[in-house]
Amino acid sequence: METKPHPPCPYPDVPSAEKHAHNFKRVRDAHRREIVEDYVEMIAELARVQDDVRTSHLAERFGVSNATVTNRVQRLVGDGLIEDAPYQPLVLTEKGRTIAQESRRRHVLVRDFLIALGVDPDIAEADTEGIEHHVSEETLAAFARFVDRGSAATETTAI
Amino acid sequence: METKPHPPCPYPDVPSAEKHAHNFKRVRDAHRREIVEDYVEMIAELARVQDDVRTSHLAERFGVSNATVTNRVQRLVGDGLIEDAPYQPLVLTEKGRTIAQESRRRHVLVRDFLIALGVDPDIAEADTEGIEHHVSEETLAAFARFVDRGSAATETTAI
DNA sequence: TACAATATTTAGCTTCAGCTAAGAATCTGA
DNA sequence: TCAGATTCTTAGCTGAAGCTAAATATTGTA
Repeated sequence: METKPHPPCPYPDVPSAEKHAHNFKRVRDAHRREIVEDYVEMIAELARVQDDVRTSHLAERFGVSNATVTNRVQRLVGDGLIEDAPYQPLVLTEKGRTIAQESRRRHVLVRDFLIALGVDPDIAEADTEGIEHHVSEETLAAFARFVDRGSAATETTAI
Repeated sequence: METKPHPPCPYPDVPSAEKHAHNFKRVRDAHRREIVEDYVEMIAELARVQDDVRTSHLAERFGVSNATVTNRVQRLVGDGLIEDAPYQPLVLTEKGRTIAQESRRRHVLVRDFLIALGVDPDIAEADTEGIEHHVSEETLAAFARFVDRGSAATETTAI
């Protein structure tokens, strides 16, 4: 865990107030998008491996109550990401599928990057869940470069 | 880092419901800690470069209203992280300083890692704000290894 | 010293994500 | 087929994080 011989104090410059405020606003925005992305991503994910996706399945996967899922799902229906059909399996709209694919892309890339870096696959999967919503396209590109560089040598993949 | 050669589709296995639920709970826990860590980290950070740290300074830095900061600060006073003194500058308690140092350590490590990976320093700083609360110790250690490996060659540092 | 300007806090509102408990719909098997 | 079990939704609550507007403190200066 040693780093370069940096100056006596471990603190470089403080960002300007404007940059700080901008960065924190970005984080708050990401938090607002997070549930939406998690839900459509999970629906798409489960749809790959089972016939029906039900609110109860999401409740189990997210570790929350059925009522909570129903409420969130109703919002997503309102946003036009899930088709409206009470008591029926959850089906993504075209728009929902698009967001799910984009989220999935980020998820897989972040996870594969962490694994390529030497992180245990289970831990990589866990950390990815929190990280994926906060990684810019630029950083994602840097992750991709690193994974590509490594895969010249070894064939990676996991979880 | 080797695992089975998975099928053609870009999707490896789906985690078990238990793992999924556990991971999402971890993310929700991290979100709850996030404001606490951001506040004490910011107070410590500003205290390095200016005489007084005021609620108005935090409001400016976080891009929120003064009233919001006052409310959050009162909670942190209740948690024993900030000394109680209305209308006075904000001062961390011993406990608050400990959390601030730990948060700062993660922040600096994540940021330096992204920079070492080739991400633009401003973007690294922005992404770090969202990422830092979601990185496990294991992943942090992998980041540190990578930075150390690189710093044998180049002298990095930034923002 | 007292008044105006500035800084901080309080009051009261909104939205969001979670919960439990109870009611409504669906499914299943005797 | 219909009764019981299961699943899903509704109703109504809590707590967190944000807001604006109004009240209160502090500070600086005439």
